[in-house]
Amino acid sequence: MSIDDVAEAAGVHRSTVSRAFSKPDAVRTATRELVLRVAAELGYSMNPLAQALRRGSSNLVPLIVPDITNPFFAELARATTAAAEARGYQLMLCITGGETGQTAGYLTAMQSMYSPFAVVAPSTRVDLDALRHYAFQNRVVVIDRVKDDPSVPTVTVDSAHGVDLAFDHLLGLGHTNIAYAPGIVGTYTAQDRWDAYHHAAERHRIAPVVLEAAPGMELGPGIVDHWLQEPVRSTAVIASNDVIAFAMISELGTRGFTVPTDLSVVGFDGLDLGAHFSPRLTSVRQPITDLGRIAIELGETLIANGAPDHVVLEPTLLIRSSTQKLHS
Amino acid sequence: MSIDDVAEAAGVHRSTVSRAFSKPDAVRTATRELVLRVAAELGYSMNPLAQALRRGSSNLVPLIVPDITNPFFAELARATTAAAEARGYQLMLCITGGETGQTAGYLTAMQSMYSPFAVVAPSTRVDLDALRHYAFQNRVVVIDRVKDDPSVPTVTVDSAHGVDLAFDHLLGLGHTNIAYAPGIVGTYTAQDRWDAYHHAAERHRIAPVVLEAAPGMELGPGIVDHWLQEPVRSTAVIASNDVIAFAMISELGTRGFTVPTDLSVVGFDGLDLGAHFSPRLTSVRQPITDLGRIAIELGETLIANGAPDHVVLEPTLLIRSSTQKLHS
DNA sequence: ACACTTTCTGCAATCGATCTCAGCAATCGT
DNA sequence: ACGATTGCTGAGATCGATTGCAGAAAGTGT
Repeated sequence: MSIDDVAEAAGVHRSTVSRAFSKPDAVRTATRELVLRVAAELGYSMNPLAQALRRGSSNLVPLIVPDITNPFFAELARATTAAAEARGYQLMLCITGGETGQTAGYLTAMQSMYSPFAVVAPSTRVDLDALRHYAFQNRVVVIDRVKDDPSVPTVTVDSAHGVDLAFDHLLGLGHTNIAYAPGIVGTYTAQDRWDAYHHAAERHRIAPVVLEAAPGMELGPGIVDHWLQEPVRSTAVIASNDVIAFAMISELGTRGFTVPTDLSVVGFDGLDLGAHFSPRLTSVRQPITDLGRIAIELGETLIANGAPDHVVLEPTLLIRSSTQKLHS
Repeated sequence: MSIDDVAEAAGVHRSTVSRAFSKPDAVRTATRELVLRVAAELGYSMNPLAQALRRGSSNLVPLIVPDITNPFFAELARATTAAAEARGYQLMLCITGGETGQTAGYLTAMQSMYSPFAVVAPSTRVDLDALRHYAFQNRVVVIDRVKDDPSVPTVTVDSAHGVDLAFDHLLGLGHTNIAYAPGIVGTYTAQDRWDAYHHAAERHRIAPVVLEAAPGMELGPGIVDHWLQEPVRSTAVIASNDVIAFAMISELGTRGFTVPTDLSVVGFDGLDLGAHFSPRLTSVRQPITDLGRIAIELGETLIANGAPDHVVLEPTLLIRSSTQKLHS
């Protein structure tokens, strides 16, 4: 079922059918209505990709994420999809599992469908670097910082400020032994969080304690092990993201500890899911909706002006029930 | 950068370049190596969509889901992506927000990229029905049952059996007041679960109690409200999915109740996330990995034989810590 | 009624690849 | 050494659309 079938059925030329759909004013009203009616009868609709091939542009925008089972990416995907849709794009989510090869594959696929631009969410740094090998390179928006290449537009959340927010909150609650539980490091934002924790600790003259899982161990149990064997046990911990906080709290529960009674926990992400956790998770909230929307906007200005912007968003603190005053 | 550029640079014809890539045996070794080398130097790679246009087929498979922030769909997406990748497909995840219009848009987009078939995960029934309007209709795999149309291949989990598993587990723990907390009904599997609960209740001569949230209320608080105002409070509840169980347990916690002490909760999905919940969630485990893999396999046999299969998978019970023996 | 605009519509090239068909060269058999 | 077979490569149509250009139809003024 192609444009020629419709043209024949309507007794007009291909071009007329094309115009009837793509630039309605260029064709007489009577003709247009005829064409559209015939097309409807035949159940015909234009082939977006044939259009893209000819026009050299489409409305398909890829969003490339490493792991959709991390609710952060899921919420990001939802937000970005909504923003894309609002602007007339169709968003295609590509899951790479963090593999550079996959990323490359999806990127070339999308490039071949003449995507106006692509959005890449934090994977590892090297993965980000790999972007440069693609012709797409100058039409990629990255959700994270990118080192040494101001030509790539980026949108990030000020992780350092987020960590400070968490720190101040815990300090205000009377905690002085505040540990940090990093996840897997690999992005610049993860590094920022790590650095920010150390700076904050130094500034407040607190000995930094980084709770890492022993190699080969699962994150939750590993972190809790580490916490237990510290000479002086921290009374509060800042997790580098909500999922780690979940895992940690769960593991604490199975070992008979209670949050926040035995340990105050602050997450980082501010996922909706955290509001349905038990206890409800206090967390540094990333403005995920804005992240998604701005990523799309950056893409648009990029193709319009060619001007790569760098937007930094401010996080806020979402105080729920996983932190409490230090008892005595 | 097109095939003609490479052809010119290598001093051969388009067709030769095409063959060098697509059917290496059909071209002399020396020529092939020349072409490939030149292509590599130019950083050229084939345009998958131009190929698709000509060949009438591509390796792009859409997976259409209503809501990626539901971890069930996230895990399903991961599993399906992995299965697709293993068979040489690229999977593009499309998020519809449950809107039929979106579904239609993505479906036509993917159809125009000559996807061999599409996979649709449970949305509402009406949405599923809408599929028939697309030419794609005969190349869609649905993850759910489909009424009245055996020509659509499907893969499902035996929900009724899952509910029985949960029921028996709770019965074995001494519970006799077993309620059911449905989510939003709209798919056949959700309906199956609902029906199965009532059948099981009847079979065991237990008065069925369906804990629904009052309209306009959030699910967690609404369900807990309902639970509290029952004349005789259930001691156990089966949630229609894990997310509802999470919300419910969280809400119970903020109201001072403890799971499983005050109420045993069984989820439905068996999400990985449930293992990191607090308490670790007992749940009917859907074999999500198999679901994804089989969906892809069904698609393959569909385009090969044209034979639509209907696979039903058996759930298992994942006993963790959100259920316990009825005290006294 | 005629010349002159202004709309509309048709023609044909084009986007980036594939693939059938035909031509040419090299190899083979005798 | 000559006809036949085989192996490579080139020419050109094709997939489903868009678009500049030119010609036909309709509308305008006098």
